[in-house]
Amino acid sequence: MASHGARGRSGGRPTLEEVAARAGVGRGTVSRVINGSPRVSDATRAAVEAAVAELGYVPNTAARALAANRTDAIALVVPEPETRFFAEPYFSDMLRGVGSELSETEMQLLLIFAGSDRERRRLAQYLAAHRVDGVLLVSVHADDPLPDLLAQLEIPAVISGPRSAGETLTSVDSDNYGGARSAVEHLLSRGRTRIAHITGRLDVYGAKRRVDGYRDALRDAGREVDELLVEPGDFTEEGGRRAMSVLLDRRPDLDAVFAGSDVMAAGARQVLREAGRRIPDDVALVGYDDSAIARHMDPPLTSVRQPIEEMGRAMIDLLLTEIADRRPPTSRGLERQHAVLPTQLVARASS
Amino acid sequence: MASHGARGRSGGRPTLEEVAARAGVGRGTVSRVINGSPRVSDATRAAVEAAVAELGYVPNTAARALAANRTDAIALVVPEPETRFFAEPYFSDMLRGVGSELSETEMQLLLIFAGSDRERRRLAQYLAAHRVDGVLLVSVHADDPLPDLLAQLEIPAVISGPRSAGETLTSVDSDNYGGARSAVEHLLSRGRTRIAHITGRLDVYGAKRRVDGYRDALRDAGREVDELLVEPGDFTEEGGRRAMSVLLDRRPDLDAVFAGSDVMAAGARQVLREAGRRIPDDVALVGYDDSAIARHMDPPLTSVRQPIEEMGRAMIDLLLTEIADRRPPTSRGLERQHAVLPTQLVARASS
DNA sequence: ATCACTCATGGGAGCGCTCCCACAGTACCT
DNA sequence: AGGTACTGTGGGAGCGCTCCCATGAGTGAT
Repeated sequence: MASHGARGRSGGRPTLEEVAARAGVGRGTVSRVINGSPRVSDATRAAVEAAVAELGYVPNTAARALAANRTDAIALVVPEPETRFFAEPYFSDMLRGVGSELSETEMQLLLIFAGSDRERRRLAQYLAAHRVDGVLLVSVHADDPLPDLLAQLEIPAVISGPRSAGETLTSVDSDNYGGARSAVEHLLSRGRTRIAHITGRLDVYGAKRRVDGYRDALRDAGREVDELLVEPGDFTEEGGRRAMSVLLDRRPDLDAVFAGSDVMAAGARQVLREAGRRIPDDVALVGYDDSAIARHMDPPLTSVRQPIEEMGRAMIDLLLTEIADRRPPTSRGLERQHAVLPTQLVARASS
Repeated sequence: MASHGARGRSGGRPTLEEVAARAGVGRGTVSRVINGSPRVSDATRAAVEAAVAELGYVPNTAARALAANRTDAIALVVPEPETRFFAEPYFSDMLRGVGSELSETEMQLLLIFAGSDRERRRLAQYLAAHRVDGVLLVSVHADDPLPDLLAQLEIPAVISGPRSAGETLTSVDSDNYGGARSAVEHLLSRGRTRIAHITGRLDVYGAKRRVDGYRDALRDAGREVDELLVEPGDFTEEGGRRAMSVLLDRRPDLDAVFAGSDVMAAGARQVLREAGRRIPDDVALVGYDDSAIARHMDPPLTSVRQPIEEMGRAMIDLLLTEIADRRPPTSRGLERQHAVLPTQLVARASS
């Protein structure tokens, strides 16, 4: 690929020292050139760069890591079994955003699954050994000890989807509140008046925010919130079915359903069909996530899209800043950042 | 998680030296204990282990890598864009096998995509820097320069699906020849006599082997191979459709089709339907890969399953051996290994 | 010409390990 | 008793970098 020149003349790979000798300069100067320091004259820089090219010099990462006490690597930690990782487009979108943003840098991305207890112990060791400069945490459950471990080890970290309003780690999230509002406002604008909500698992902060958005949108439109129209689900299809049955029982006259996820909307749709309700004629349906399910549903499902790829990019940005500062902001008396990215309603035939 | 004891007493993480002092032994002895050398007395080992636990000592990977000239990491290189990686179950199965086998060891797995030119250049740098002890190469095209780069850099590597009969890298493959044979023998045993074959891309070695298996199975059953019944496809659905049309044109009396992949079988099925042939009554259909498509096809497709997860495990085994030997076998006058794992015919309603 | 400062540069020290040689101690043979 | 062979152990050397201090050359003000 590159021209290698005198590679391996003296056995192994060329070292900084050899490059220095070849360029007729000192070790420090070569190091400065390699690391892009401005304190090098143009002539010297050119000479060093020539020597680097001739020898096919590539820095030894281990030596650099040892001397500089950094690894130039960050981990994307997925506290889920691998199967979910592959099953849900969320992760591949996230990975794409992270990867694209990271390709601008010299940083290496490690993908680490921590679904099983065993994998978690491994991860703990890994972090204790400081084998990465920072950590990206996606899909974290409310009671997960990982964020606290990270904080304790003072490892820079960014979490996607804060665990609560008082999240201690730097976080990136989409606007769950605003997304839910836009869904409800959309239904109101379509003339629906009895709008039900199937919530996500309420121990997930984002799901709670969606409920808040649902409530406030109704209130701001001058409607009272009918608690009989709110039923908790658990993000699964079965949960969506169950909740829909309950809702139909309690309020047979409902004319719209806002589900906290597309998967739950799919479950709700089945129950509505079985009950003889037409979508959207009798009951309008709106989901959340704008996943593949939404596009392929019959009828296609109106849904709220989260900018997942962009969230990945934002996470990297925040993390790199934190790493550059060499430590978490809180240990320097600074505020943690909490980025919130806008969502977008994608209207389709179901509403 | 673990008990940390005196972590950070003197600022940073404890070093080997500190553990040695605490245990009242020399640096070398601690190193031996850490690395599981047998040349340590039981009493000394116990003392060192106690000191390690008390101090919460975790070895510094960078220092170890520098001193020992190894990284304890291997890369799984996917020469495809990420999208394909997530789309095809092949990769997740492979990753599962690799991961499970690797979790027995201290090795770290890196997932590296090399779909774009840019990513490839990065990878070349990465390999030149010897940042991994070995490489797993999956899904390599015939003209890919990567295997040669690996050989030239003398980096231990194992490839899944050899590029040819004379593959220079250690390889793991499934028994394409035997798999094809079993498919054809199955059709023969069902009384089919005019069995067509839609091949895969013939610049893919595995596809060629399947053609060989098809031919030999017919010959060994005492039939002559009718070349008009063999038509090349390209692994795509469209290619399957095209090949099927050609075959139906040439041999309207065919009574079975063995497709070189499930996706091509799906294409063939469409054309057969349009031509008014019933499956399996008029024409029996067999695919290859036993992918999700096969199970969900109407009728469910008989297909040849490859033990992908097991292949992943086998790749790791071979790679670890090669790494332990510190260099590729060929540079030591030894033969490359080529493991071939058995396939299995999964009979369903289509045949 | 002198001083004060800046800038490019060389190279020592040190990061935390592994490798290996030297050495003492013990055991078993002549 | 002397030799030989091991076994467990300590610690020097060195892996290839970065960091930082010292140095000398260059610049401009006095």
